[in-house]
Amino acid sequence: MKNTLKVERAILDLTQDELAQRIGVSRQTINSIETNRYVPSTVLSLKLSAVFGKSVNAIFSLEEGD
Amino acid sequence: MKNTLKVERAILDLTQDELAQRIGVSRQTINSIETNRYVPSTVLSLKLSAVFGKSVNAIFSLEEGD
DNA sequence: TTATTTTGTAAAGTAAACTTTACATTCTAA
DNA sequence: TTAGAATGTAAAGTTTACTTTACAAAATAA
Repeated sequence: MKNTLKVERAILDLTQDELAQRIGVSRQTINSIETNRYVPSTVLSLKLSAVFGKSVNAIFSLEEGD
Repeated sequence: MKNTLKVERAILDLTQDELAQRIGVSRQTINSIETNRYVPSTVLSLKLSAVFGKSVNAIFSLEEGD
């Protein structure tokens, strides 16, 4: 699964740490999602969706092998 | 987090088992999501989104306490 | 360049997703 | 009413999300 977190974060000019705080997770969690080290829960992706004002489907998308 | 799985499943006339097979998870996984016993991964919710032809945000939504 | 901020990643621990097996209950069809 | 299908749930095991702590590398600002 790929994601556009880095771009969305740039649009809002947020650091990984600032985004993490807004959502209530650790900075490493954001970093790990951004670098595809793990897949977030749906609750987490809905929170990211809310922060960025975009749908989960606009932020995350399936890839070969998912 | 709440979800509309039961309704979407009814629209497509799918059993929990049939839905599970389409997505590649166990029947218990679908049942557990439907009965709010756990939160699916974003990969799983994207697959449900694809099967139902609706956005993740249309199927899942945050509640108080999420 | 030097200091500071941001990012990447690792390790160890906890919590939760997801599996298989299994069984009881509920629903539906004959 | 009886049989079979669908659903709910539980237990035990595996995998993975997510935490905290910690440190190095990269980017940015002075």
